Amino acid sequence: MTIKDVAEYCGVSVSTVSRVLNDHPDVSDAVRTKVLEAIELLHYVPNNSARDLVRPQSDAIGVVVRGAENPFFTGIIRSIEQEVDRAGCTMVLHQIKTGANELFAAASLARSKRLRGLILLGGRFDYTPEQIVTLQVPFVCCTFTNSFGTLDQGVYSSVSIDDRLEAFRAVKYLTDRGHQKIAILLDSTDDRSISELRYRGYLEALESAGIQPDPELVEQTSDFDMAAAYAGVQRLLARRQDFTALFVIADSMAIAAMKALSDAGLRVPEDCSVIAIDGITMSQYTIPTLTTLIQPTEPLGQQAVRTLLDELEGRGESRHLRLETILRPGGTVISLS
Amino acid sequence: MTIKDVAEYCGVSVSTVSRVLNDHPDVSDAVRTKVLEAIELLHYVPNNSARDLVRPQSDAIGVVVRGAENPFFTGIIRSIEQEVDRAGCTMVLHQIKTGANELFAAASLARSKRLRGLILLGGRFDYTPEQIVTLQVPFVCCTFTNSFGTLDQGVYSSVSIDDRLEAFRAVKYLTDRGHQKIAILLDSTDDRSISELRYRGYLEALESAGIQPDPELVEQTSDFDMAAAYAGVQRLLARRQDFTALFVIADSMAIAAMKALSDAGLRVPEDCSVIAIDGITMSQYTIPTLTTLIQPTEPLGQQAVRTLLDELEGRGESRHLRLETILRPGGTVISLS
DNA sequence: TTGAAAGCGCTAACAT
DNA sequence: ATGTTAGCGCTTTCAA
Repeated sequence: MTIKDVAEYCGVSVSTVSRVLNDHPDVSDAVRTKVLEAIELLHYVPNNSARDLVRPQSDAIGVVVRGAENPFFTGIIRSIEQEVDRAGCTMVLHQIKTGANELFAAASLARSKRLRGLILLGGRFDYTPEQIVTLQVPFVCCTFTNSFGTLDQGVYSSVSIDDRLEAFRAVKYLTDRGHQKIAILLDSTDDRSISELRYRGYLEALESAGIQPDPELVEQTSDFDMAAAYAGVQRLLARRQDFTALFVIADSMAIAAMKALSDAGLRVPEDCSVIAIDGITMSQYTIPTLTTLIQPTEPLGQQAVRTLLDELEGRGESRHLRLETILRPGGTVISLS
Repeated sequence: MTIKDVAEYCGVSVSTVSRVLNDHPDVSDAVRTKVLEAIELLHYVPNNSARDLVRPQSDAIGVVVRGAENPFFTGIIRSIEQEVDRAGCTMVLHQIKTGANELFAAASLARSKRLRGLILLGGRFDYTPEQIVTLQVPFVCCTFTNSFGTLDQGVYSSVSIDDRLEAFRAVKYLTDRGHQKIAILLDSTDDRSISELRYRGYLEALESAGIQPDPELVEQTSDFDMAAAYAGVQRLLARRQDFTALFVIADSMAIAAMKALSDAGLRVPEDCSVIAIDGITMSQYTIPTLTTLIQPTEPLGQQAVRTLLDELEGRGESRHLRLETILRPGGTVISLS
């Protein structure tokens, strides 16, 4: 079933069918109706490969997600998809493992699918100009930015929260409530990624509260998943029990951490307060509700798409948006004073 | 950067480059090496649209997911992707809303991407032969089967658990422990979908235990999400407080249900036992750990892909596989005796 | 072992 | 307003 079949069925030429398909004006109403009916009747669906092949550029926006097992991303992806659809474009999703090289994946995707632009979700922060040139299409980093790389601000866009600052706020929320011995659970302190930034915010908050950081209260997990987070807290507890609060860099990890605390006989928040960053749906249903800084999922995805489209259509330069989180005071933090 | 550029750069014809690209035998080692180097050097990536256009059929397997917000699916999708990759094929993922028509979406996808076959995840159970013909490629239903439709078993395959039976097991687990007043939280009792099947299993378990079903203990949510589940339990509690156990048809809904119980001052399991079906990662980290029947995520996805590939390559007829869940005794069910 | 050329389904210039 | 046609990048006969 091709455009040719539809054309023959209607007794018109393929170009006429093509015009109808692409909403071109120069078609008489009678013919348009007839073609539309035939399309319906014959269950004709255009072959996208053929369209993409011939069009100067496709309508495809690529989204490369690193670590899609993180439930935090699913909301953003949905909001990206919505916004992409609204713009009449197609979203091409590509999920890669946390360890994989998203730039390579993105470059392959961009070329093989002739993407107009790219949105990178949950990537690293240390791109170099040499790596970037392989991409060849405009891209925007969503939920992260190039804090550690040597990239010129002008060559790309980003939409994210200020991870360092928000981590600072989270930990300050604890110190403001009298906590002094504050442990942190993170992925890695030197992965040039979100984990490292949030770790810095943690250190700065301690410093600004006049608290000496204690390396023994820093626990790094082997992986970004719940099992690793659970094990991490177990190691932490085996070493030290004297902290009154725990800052976890992500909600999903925090939920596993609370379980580990509970299994060790510690009550949250009476024995240990917990605060995190992200605001995934699930964190609202823990008992007690997790105190967390909620990332503006919807706007994050929406702005990422708009920024990209603006750039694509020459409506604007590259931008770097920093959105703010909203604190949800749950029941996992108590005041010591 | 096209195949032509590579050919010119190497001083060979495009067909030779194409042969190298597709691992055809008839290429001298010298030429093969030269071409491979050029590809590397020029950062050449084949244009998939062009490939798909010309190949008799693509290597793409479509996966249509209805209700991707359900965390239970993410594991299956991952396992499907793995298995598809292993077979040297490409997975094309398409997510649609719970309310959407997955058959229509699947048909469009199949044609526009020239799919070899389809895997449907989380669909309905009442397809008719007329709807099926629009699909035109082999398909397998994963996590569900056509219990309510008029489809001939031979025209499609399915890989799922026996929802009715597993629900029966879950509720029997409660009656075996002395529970008589057992409430159920589900999506809908007549949506011709998983919810309805599990509801039947619930009724049968009650009957086999000699318990009279009580319509007031049946609570239907307005939507398949956590907020709706929470609200559902609130309505249930406003009506009745005398049930000693609650069967929830999905883990994610059960987690929200437990929160609602807790917020109403009821303790799980002392005041109300809870059991569910699914076995999502998160349910392991609730406090206490959710007692649930774990679906074999990995095999479910794997078998779905293998079944499809076997059919595609003529290695087998359509099959209908029923896998079994594994009970994880958590801490949310107590014995009344 | 290699090259020339046809054609996949579609769009868009150009012609009518 | 409609038809004719070139060509997008690639694979695959067929010929050499």
